Amino acid sequence: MKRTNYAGLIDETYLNQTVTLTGWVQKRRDFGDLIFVDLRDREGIVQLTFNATNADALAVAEKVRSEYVLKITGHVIERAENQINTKIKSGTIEVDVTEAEILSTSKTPPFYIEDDVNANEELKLQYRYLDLRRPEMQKNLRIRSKIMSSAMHFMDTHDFINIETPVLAKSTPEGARDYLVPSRVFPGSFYALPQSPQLFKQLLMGAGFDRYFQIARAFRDEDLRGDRQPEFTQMDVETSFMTADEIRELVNAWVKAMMHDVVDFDLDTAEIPTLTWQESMDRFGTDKPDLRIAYEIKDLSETVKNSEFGVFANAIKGGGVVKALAVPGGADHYSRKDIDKLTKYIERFGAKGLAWMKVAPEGLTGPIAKFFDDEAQAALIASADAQVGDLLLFGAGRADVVSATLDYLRRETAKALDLIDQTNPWAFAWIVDWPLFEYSEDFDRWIAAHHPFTMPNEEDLHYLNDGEDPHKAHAQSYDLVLNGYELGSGSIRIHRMDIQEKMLKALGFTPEKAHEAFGFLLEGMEYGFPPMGGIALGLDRLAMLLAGQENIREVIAFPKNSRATEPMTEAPTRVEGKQLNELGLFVPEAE
RNA sequence: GGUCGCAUGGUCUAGCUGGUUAGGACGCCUGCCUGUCACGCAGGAGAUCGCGGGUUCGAGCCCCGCUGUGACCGCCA
Repeated sequence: MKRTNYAGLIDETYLNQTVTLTGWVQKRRDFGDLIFVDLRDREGIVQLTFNATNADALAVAEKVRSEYVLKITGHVIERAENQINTKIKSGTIEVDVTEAEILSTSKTPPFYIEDDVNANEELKLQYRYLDLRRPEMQKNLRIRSKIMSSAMHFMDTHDFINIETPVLAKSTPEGARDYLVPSRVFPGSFYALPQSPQLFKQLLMGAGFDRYFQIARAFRDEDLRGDRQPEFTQMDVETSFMTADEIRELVNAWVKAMMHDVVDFDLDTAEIPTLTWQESMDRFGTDKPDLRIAYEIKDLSETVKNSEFGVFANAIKGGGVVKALAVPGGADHYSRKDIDKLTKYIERFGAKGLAWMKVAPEGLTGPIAKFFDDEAQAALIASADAQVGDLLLFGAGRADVVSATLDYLRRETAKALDLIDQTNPWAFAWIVDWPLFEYSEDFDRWIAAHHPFTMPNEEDLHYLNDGEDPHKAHAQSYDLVLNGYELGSGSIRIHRMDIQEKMLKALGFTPEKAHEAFGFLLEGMEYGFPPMGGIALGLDRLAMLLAGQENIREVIAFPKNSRATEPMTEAPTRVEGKQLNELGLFVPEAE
């Protein structure tokens, strides 16, 4: 069975030709002895006409329904003058069918196969193969494919070697929870699915490959978000003998090529700002700022430290900060009720409340304005860089809680007031000079901010020496951010055994424990590892952004829902006792 | 581990203070329709109101529990 063409590609150039087409019935319009059928394939839609001249074909057309699969043969004819439809691509022609055959019948689909379908997300995931028929889903996955092609081409033409690393790997501490795979031949032992090919790429540099990449799958057992899946795809890159700046230039070059290849956008990478981690946290409250939003967080701690408003004064006395966000035009947009909703929402960041005021021509209004005399009000307005008409939102307390709260409020208010700059659709940024460590309250100890193999800044190396405070060190690390999402994270890695041992010690590893977990890497470093660095770029998230989607599931063929279950296959499921026995595993009966 | 929201024919929904044969749109079925491309006209079928318990003379609506689900915090090499 052959088709001569894709249905959606039939246009004027095929006039007076006989074509054979296959595809799905999008729509059927029955006029008695005249029937129209819109035939759809991955390239688009063409209109078929059936009439009494071909009685057998017409009889087939009488039977078809939505999503039936058809094969037809017919002549491409011109539409009559008054029949031309300029709204569709093939509006000047139609196919007059002479032969028709139903290849598959179909039940009525649970939702209509079209764009902007208003069906429940779970239903769409359950019938994902139908959801994927929708033109926008086809477009999304084609964008994803283009990104990967662009990456492959760029890397190939820049002397990178595509090397696969193991998927059945060793579990190592730090990082997210592993997905474990039990070994059948070594009962009681487990592989871990890799969270990243981190150690392997360092070993490949040790092997002398100099330029490695792969489009790798990674697996992390963590609760999902709108931009996160338990299995995901990243472009994993490692280089030898390159500085952090050189690696970032390389990534800029790929980003420029990719934006051209995929969305036909001429990106000027010289315009991509570089922010230090500290600057990003100070100005935006986050290490992944959305730079399409103009207004920023202002530190008012100095301005209000002697304030009569106890919440502010006490916050500072307790070692915290007071910061504010001036939302342009927010005074009119937000009612007391709206602000109460925001107040309720930010509880989840640890905020105890939301102090706010509006900027009126005569001064500040709102529940806490009475604590500030005219002079104090003027100082507030100046410090917050506020204008008449703005809504002032304050954070007071621990710096991390204030940052998280105001970051959220900045994004949320920008979205609500349509203050995201649409003329700057692709707001890239580099975030550099990260702290080497961050404190984990869960573990009650310092952990690596990126990963345990990150090289400190040259001038901070001394902090790893005995008697110094390692937690003051900053790292040769860099994140690439786009529109408020982290696209990628990279760093210069430690290539020397002595520095690595100090780093692990600072993380609380004993030499024994360090060798147990990372012995193969540490031993490798004793055999002349080169200076090295790289980055891993999340391609799912990139595809989500370039496709204009707000959830990462829209660019993955068969994603998991927010509880990491897959409604179509219902994975994960129980397995048979025999399978468990072979692995030396026992699972008690539930309840 | 935690917070907030949601659950009504196949799909999307209406159903404000408890009292309706649970309404509408789309879809589906039947008949008619030679120019539609969101076709049209006439007629028809279709809902355990997620599940269990409670309050009440009476529950889609109120209360409790469970289940499913969305977003998020914690978590994220």
